[in-house]
Amino acid sequence: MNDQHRNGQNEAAAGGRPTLKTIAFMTGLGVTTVSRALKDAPDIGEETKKRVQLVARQVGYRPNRAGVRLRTGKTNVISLVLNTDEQLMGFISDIIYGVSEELASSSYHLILTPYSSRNDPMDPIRYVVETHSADGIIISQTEPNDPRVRYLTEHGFPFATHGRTHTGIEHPWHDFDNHAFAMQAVRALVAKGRRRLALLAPSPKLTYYRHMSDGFAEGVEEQGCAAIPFRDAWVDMPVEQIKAAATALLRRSTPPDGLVSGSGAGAFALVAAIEECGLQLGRDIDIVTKQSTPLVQMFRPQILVVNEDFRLAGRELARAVRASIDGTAPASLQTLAVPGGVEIQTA
Amino acid sequence: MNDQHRNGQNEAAAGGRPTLKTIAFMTGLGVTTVSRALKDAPDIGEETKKRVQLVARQVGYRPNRAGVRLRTGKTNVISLVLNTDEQLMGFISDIIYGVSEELASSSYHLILTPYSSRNDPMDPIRYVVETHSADGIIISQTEPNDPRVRYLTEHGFPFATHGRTHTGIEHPWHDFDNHAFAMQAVRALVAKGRRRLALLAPSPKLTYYRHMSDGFAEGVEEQGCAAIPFRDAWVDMPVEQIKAAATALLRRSTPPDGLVSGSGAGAFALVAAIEECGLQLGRDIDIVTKQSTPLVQMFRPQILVVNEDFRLAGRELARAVRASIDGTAPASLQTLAVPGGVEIQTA
DNA sequence: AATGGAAACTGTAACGTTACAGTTTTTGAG
DNA sequence: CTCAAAAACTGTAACGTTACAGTTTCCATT
Repeated sequence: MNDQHRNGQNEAAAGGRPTLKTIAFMTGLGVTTVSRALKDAPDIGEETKKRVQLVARQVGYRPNRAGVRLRTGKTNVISLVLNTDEQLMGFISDIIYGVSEELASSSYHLILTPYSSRNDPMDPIRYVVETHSADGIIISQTEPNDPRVRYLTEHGFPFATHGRTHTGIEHPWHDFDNHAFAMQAVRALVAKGRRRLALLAPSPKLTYYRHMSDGFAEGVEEQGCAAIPFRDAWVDMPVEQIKAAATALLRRSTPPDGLVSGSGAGAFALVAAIEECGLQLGRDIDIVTKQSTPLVQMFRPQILVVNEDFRLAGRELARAVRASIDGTAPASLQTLAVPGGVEIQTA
Repeated sequence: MNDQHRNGQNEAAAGGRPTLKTIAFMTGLGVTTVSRALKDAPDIGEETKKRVQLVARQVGYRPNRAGVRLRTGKTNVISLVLNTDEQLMGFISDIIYGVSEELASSSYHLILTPYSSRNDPMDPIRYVVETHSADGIIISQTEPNDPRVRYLTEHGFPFATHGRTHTGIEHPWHDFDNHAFAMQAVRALVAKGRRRLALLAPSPKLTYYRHMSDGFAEGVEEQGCAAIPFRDAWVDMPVEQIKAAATALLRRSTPPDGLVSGSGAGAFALVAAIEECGLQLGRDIDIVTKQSTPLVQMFRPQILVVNEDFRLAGRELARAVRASIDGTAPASLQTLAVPGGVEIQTA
């Protein structure tokens, strides 16, 4: 048995990846001491710490994640839960990049947990919690009364949502101020002389539908202009359908002369519809749209844009879950991105 | 000691997540037997297997990943290595979704390993291999003489690349036939009466630059038309820069009358440049572009498109790494997506 | 009745880590 | 010089799994 022990030490020192045992053998210390020295524990001598840390760096020691995870239960993983049905949700990659950026300097890995609308959105959440396959979860497509938020809160599982809820639960979130966006949009259109405005809103089941609709209504009220209902299209529909609905809207007896688009992709559909109806952007009608990449704007300089930074959203969400895992109170992990105002291209 | 053992069993049976010990306690069998019964080992009785599997299902047993990983070294993770500097690389999300789709029915989790061009692209690869944080790697942005492919092959680490290499190494890959795409594009433009063609190609450092350029050259040769060099812009530049370069190209004394775009985003820049120059798409000039979402086409129906399915790419890549992990020979894990031909919108 | 062997099952140890409960050494107060 | 206590360090066990080397049971053969 003693023999096996020594054998083990030799093996560790010789081949493969260094472990605590390797460093213990090299420094002549016990495995426990090495472990504690590397975490800067108070009951280890200063010189010993220095020595251990030096050797660890020299041999390129990296803690074995499986070992840590098995012993402590900490996975060092954050799960981003995504609906993979979405078409052309190009901004998702920006959120992912933002999250990655923020996690790069930490010990966390980013894992993607996909789900399809064909299944219960709760499935991936339950899976992560039940198998404890991550230390925290990031949720997108947040709904006003999101059951995932309830479930995670009840289970005391750290998470952050992209978008707020109306659950009355204090939880970590990051959101873009869509209320302010819509108001800014209405004001900009009115400043351009537009009086009959329509909004291409998000899907009514998502929280930010309310925010944007309310902001729009409030803007219209404030500016004393008319709101033309545009209820048969949402930003997350296929663009062809949006275009068709917008074309129908523009051919009504009292068409809008100002449009607000809740997404960059939606703006393409609106522009296409406008031009198909023989109207000219900037002369007959104006659009204010959110954009995350400068595609639309480069294409039709007349379009008015408000930038939404999804990388920032990703970073903020990652920061929030991380802090939540570390025990920070939810109330202080809520951030709202304020739109920078309507941009007019001066080309 | 015996006491502690029994205590352990009780705890397992009572609270928390079920383990092999829980099932062993419930069935009255040994932990080893349960483990082997669940993997359908030949030396376990049929009735016992049934019984164990029934109980396992009843209690919702899921093997603890950390335990398996620590014992066997198998991580059940596949790493997708991504360059996070890319702007508007919207198709990345489709690749991710494709990979997710394919992995959903397996035991694999998808982990994202990001890197920035500011660092060595080898860093994330070395990290994954050295810490064995995944069982396989998926690489994008493949280069002709990609050092990552060499490194992974030398280390016998399973991987698959999006795009081929010219390393002479037989490795798993999935690629879109950009040679065929470019030839189809040239033929379609010539069929429209265009004779002076220019290509907006990928970055010269990527493998598919050669494929597309060669296909374009071959098409031009075959059709006996002229190739106008367009060497100061690549598809992965910011769209504004592409637009500027394209505008300059169109204002030369001998401008092209047919354009081929290697990416959907590039097509927007080309259309913008064309219209800024007062030209009309379909009358003065034509474009053939790759597209992955129907944005451009809906917008300018005159544009000619060839569809590239990135979800398919993701699925194929996931299948390839998976098979590679299972020991399948690389030569049989190479798939080429053939472009479906140039589509003309008949609206 | 003895024996060989197949079938079915099990205990032990180990993967790498850390919590816990020590043990040894040093220091300082009396 | 004694002794208490602080400082520095260590061994053991356990997290959940599986490879390996048994052990027991039972049946067919001689």
